[in-house]
Formats: sequence, C-alpha cells, structure tokens
Amino acid sequence: MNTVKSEDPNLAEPAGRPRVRDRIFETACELFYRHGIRAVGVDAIACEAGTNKMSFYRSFASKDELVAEYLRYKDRHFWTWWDEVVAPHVGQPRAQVEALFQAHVNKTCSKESRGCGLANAAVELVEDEHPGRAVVIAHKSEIRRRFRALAKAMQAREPEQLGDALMLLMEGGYLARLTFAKGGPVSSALPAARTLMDAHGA
Amino acid sequence: MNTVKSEDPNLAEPAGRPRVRDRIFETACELFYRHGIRAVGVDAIACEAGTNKMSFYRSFASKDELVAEYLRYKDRHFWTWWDEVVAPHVGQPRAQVEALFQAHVNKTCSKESRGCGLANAAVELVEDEHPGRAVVIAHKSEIRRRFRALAKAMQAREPEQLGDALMLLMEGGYLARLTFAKGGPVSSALPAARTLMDAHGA
DNA sequence: GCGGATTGTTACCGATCGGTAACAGTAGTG
DNA sequence: CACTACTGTTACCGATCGGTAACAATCCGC
Repeated sequence: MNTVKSEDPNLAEPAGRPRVRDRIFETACELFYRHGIRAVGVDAIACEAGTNKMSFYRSFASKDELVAEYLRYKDRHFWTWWDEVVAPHVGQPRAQVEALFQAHVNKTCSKESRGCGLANAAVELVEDEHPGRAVVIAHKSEIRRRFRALAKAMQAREPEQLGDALMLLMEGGYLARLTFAKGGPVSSALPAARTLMDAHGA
Repeated sequence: MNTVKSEDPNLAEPAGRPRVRDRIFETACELFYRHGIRAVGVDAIACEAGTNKMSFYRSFASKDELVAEYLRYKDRHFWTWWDEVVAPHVGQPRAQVEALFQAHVNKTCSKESRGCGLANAAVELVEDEHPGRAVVIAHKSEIRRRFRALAKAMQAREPEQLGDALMLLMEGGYLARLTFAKGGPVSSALPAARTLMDAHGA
C-alpha cells in the first residue's frame, strides 16, 4: 500500500508517512476478517493497534471509509494471489483453473480461514450507499469475467455457463468454510471443477 | 396504535397464544432476513411490530434467543420447501435434484431474495457460544447429508464427491445473489448440476 | 361484576457506538 | 534553537445497544 508516495486523488497528506496509520489499518484488516465488520468498533481497532480513537480519526475520515479501504486491500490481495497461482501455466487455461482450485482449497481449509472477506462483507453491508458495496460488486464481477474468459480460452462448449459454474463452486467453498471446520465439502471443489471442464470438452 | 380487534382471519394456532409474540417474531424474521441480524435492534423490531421493547422481553428471554428461534424457523421453512419440491419425484433422485435446482434458481432470483438466511447468519454470528450457530451448523450438515444421500440413491460414481459438489453449487448461488442482482451466475446452477450428474453416471 | 393475565407506557440502567474538541507531549528538520 | 508535524490523552457529544423496574390500562373467562 502507500509507503512512499500517496496516490490519493483528493487532498491528503502528500508526504510524511505516519506509521500509526499503517498499524491501524493492519489491525483493522485482521479484526474485520476475523470477527466481521460490524462486530468491530473503531475503539477496539485503535486500542488493539496500540493507539487511541483520536489518532484513528486523524488517519481515516470515517469507519465506512476504512472498511472500503479494507475491501480494496482484500481485492488487490486476491488478484495478486490469483496471478501468482496462474503464472506457472501461461497459455494453459485448464491448468490455470486446476491450479486455482487447488490453491483455493488449500487456502480455504487453513485454520485461520474465514472464507472470503469480500463475500462476508456482501452479507454484512446491506445499505446500497455504503462505499464498500461497490468494491465488493466490482470484485465479484471481475471474478466472473475471468472465469468466463478462462472457459472461453480453453475452448469449452458454452463457456459462459462453465465459467459461472466454476465461480459458483468457488463461492460455495467460501461459504461452506464458515460452517464446516475441516473436511467440509470444499475438498470436492477441485474434482468437481475437473469434471465440469471435462464435460465441456476443455 | 393498532386496531383493538384483530381482523386477522387466519388464526388456527393453538388457542390462547399471545398475539403480540407472533407479531414480534414475524417482524423480526423479516427484518433479520432483509437487513441482517446485527443490523436490527430489538427496539426496531418491537416498534415495527407495533409494540414496545418491554413487551418484547416479556416474550423472549434475549435477542440471542430470538435469533436462534428465527434460525430454527428458517430451518423448518427450508425443509418444508425441499420436501415439497422433491415430493412429485419420489424414487427418482436425479429428477429430485433437478427440481431442487430449478426451484432454487427461481427462489434465489426473486427480487426480495437475500440469499440464505442461515448462511448469512454463519457470516454474522462469529462467537462460538451463540445459540444460533448450532442451528446453522446442523442445517448445513443436513443439507450435505441429503445431497450425498441423493447422489448415492441415483447410483452415481463417488456419490460423496457429487453430493458435495451439488451443495457447493447451491451455496455459491446463495452467495452470488448478494452481489449480482439479476442475471447472475446462479442461472448456471441447474445446467451445472445436470452436467455433474451426467459425468457421475447418474 | 370481578380477578388474573396480558399488554402499553415511561423512565431508567450501564455499556458501547461513531465522531469531535482542546490541549499536552514528542519527533524531526531548518 | 525554534518551528512544525505528528501523536497521545482526556473528556465529551448524541445516539443506540441489550435489558429492566414500576405502574397503568386493557383484555377475557368466570
């Protein structure tokens, strides 16, 4: 994130990186993911970050803005992960999908996992005007777009349907992780993805 | 305030039931589903039900207990729906699954849908000791059990994998509904389920 | 009519929510 | 050194949270 130069379009402190802000943000990301957005107050964030609420509001305009920034961070983090998983199989879309699902299962089955932070935010942030909702919608739309593009790249029959089905499998895994601690249905995501791709002639 | 005499004609419940409790519960169910559990306070529930907080606490021990009862209601409602969808195809497990996914897509694509109330609760209720968590876990476990049983009944190869995959598809649809208003990937759930069952020789 | 049970009403409790004002201390830089 | 930016501290705001006490008004069966 911003360590040297601030790319903030509207006015903000152009230079002089306060370490406090980063500590607060880091703490907030962890607490939001672990306990949920609504369950974590700004006081708890500031306290856990070793500072206080006043310093919080010197770095962030509001809690909603912090939430939006948390979601943007999660979004960037996700695509970094995606690109890294996909990188070893350039030009082999089917292998890319298999690697994605393998990595997805591994990630989702880890003990600290609480599914997808952006999907969880979709449940918690109901108000349409919340600045985080747009981030979530854009994120999930991009997932859909990429899965469909992969399906098309592997020359599957009815690539849109295959792409959507792959997305449903992945999202279902995130949701299932919240109720099944280990050995949940997530483990079947990879073979199911393979089966679907086979059936679509990819 | 509300009318002195209840013009509610349908009142076939066991006689002597306090009408206030039912009104509160009904209101709570709608608000919890529409806006989320944490987003709705007991004051808002009581007010929307045309009564006040004191009457609320005369009918319910706590908000957490009401939430648990809301989830138990959702659970019962879900299995009623499931059994009704499945009923016309007794002895034909594959037709049952297809009917389930067809009905699932219809239900999930409706304008008022906000996915699965129990799955949403899994996101919101993080504390292990919350009385609602057990309801959610039992519900999702039963879904898994039934899908696996259906897969086995249709003599599919690797029925556990097929059952889990079907569950992932359905759960993914619930989650996707929260970000995709209409025309989302949910529409591909039925063909994907068919493809999977075909591939498993069912 | 009466009595008991169910309601409505008001006020209150301590805690926490998101958010702010005012001021004192510290850090770094010229 | 002084000047400035950043941070810590304390107290406070109005609102809302889940939950309760006390009392008045109503309902209903007898």
